[in-house]
Amino acid sequence: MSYTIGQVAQETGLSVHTLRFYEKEGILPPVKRNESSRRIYDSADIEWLKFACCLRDTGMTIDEMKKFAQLTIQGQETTKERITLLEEQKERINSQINQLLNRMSMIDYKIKFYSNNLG
Amino acid sequence: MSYTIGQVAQETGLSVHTLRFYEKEGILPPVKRNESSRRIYDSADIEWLKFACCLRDTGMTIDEMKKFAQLTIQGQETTKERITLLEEQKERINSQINQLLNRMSMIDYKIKFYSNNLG
DNA sequence: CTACAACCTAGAGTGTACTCTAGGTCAAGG
DNA sequence: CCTTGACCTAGAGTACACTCTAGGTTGTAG
Repeated sequence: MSYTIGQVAQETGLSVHTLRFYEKEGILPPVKRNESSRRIYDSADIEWLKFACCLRDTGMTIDEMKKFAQLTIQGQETTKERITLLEEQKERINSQINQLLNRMSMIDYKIKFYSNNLG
Repeated sequence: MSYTIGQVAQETGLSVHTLRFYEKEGILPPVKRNESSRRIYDSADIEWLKFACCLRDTGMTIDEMKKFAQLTIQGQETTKERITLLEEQKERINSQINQLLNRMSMIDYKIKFYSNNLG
């Protein structure tokens, strides 16, 4: 199956603008075009975009996503390097979760303090 | 005890610029000054700043922090409202953690896929 | 055939949260 | 005295990640 940019926007939750922006930035391997230069996305593109969102949402910058995309384009010889990057990303996620849990207990403490003040 | 802006920067990890910025924005109740207009922070200011960082790091915007600060300045009559805001913030943290866990398993899945490709 | 929506490009503009600059004051050490 | 470093203000500049605009093309429905 193939999709227009509008359909991909629907499917991924990214705006049409952002899809073009991501392609220009090299976050997405160049998308195929039809005779009149319109983008034609396939399922692999959509999967890749969803995964890119996953990286972005866990704190990866556009530059890092770009690097990851370039490695993907280079093929199997970079698989190990990509695994390493993903392991690093997992570590970042773990830190984020731990930080959030710490912050959560600070907020709990504050709520308790306020509640005492109240009673 | 009282502290200069430089000491507070050290203690909170915020830059001197950011401390002045936060005050200008109303995130911090106005700080006392000495005869020559220099800021003098006390322990309560530092505690408040640390808590503000906690809110910021869990996704609260400057505008929301400002609102929270304004309520604090208004005194005990706003305690309930502040508790509500903090409960909402806890909910946000919970969503963030859940999202991170989901993203984590997507990344695990990708790593597994890459590893199969490798062997 | 024409209106309309969806698409195209290059490049400008926006929002958020800082971060820095210029030009000046102040207090302590040599 | 004079230099040095920490401080002051107002306001300009930056980084990031979009987001939008202007001006134009394409293709389908009425």
